[in-house]
Amino acid sequence: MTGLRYTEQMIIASQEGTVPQEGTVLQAGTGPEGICEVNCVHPEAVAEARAALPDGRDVETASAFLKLVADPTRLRLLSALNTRELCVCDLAAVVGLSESAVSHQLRLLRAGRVVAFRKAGRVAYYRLLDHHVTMLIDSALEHARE
Amino acid sequence: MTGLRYTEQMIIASQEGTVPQEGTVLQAGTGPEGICEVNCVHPEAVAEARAALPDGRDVETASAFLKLVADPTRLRLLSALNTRELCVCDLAAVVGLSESAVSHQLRLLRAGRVVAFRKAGRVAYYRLLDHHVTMLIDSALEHARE
DNA sequence: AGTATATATGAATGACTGCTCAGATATCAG
DNA sequence: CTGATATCTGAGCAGTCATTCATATATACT
Repeated sequence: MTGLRYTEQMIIASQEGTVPQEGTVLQAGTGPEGICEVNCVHPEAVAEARAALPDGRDVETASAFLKLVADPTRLRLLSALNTRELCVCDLAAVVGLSESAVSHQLRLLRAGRVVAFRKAGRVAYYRLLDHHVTMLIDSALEHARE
Repeated sequence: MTGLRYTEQMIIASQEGTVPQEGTVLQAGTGPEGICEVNCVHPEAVAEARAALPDGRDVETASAFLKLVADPTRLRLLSALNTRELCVCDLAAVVGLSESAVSHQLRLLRAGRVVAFRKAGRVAYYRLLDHHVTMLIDSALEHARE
């Protein structure tokens, strides 16, 4: 346990009924997965939180999804689509943006499976893909109004 | 109505039982608020969506809140805090990041009223502020696992 | 007092991203 | 076919942001 200096955290850990175990201590160094600089850590707490930590891919997926909704322009677009189906031109008019900009955003939203669209001739009508999105938008906006 | 060319959308609009009304048509030009390039818009649809559009400040607030949760690093931090209260050192160990980086992120989360903290001596213990955050994290991760 | 430690913060940098502009594709009207 | 229109897309620029490094503050121990 070179480089480890336990002072206070051992006391706290033992107060919590758990003695720090060497096996659970994360190693300092350059490991690609278990990297961690060790000094003041509560090993028991870290181990518990680590165990409950969601899969890396899921975090990335959830993050990507939330990022799509988090942008103010896209949130406005989605709010508009929350009321009814709309074409690109309408969306541009509603949010006061160029049609090109709207199209770019819709492309992202489509790739992220947030919106769906149907084509009637030259006109593309967009709508929210499922009501998960609707719920998220509503709850986020409600949270904002508090 | 200079510059307006209605072709198909009048038909669609009338199919939906509503005739486009000139009064609701948005004006082209350089107005600071009601800017909109008019060409293929369905005036009725735009008016309806515009009316239902949430307040600009609320959109901005909700967007800022979602942005805080949308970042993968912060989402990991929040997931860790979702299990239990943790200090900065522990959080750094859990997500495998420098304590400085974690502190910077926690600062943002604190400013956005997403997390709260208590200080015990030198150690700062962070926790999620309310269960709105907990619910959002869980639902976003569940959405990702589908 | 002085030293060590836990966290906070300012500056700098590299990466990402949203918009504009120009051009491409596709569909409709004549 | 030709011209007009609705949407899409690639390149480039400007603004944002997450990390690192160095340093500052604050608390505990001796």
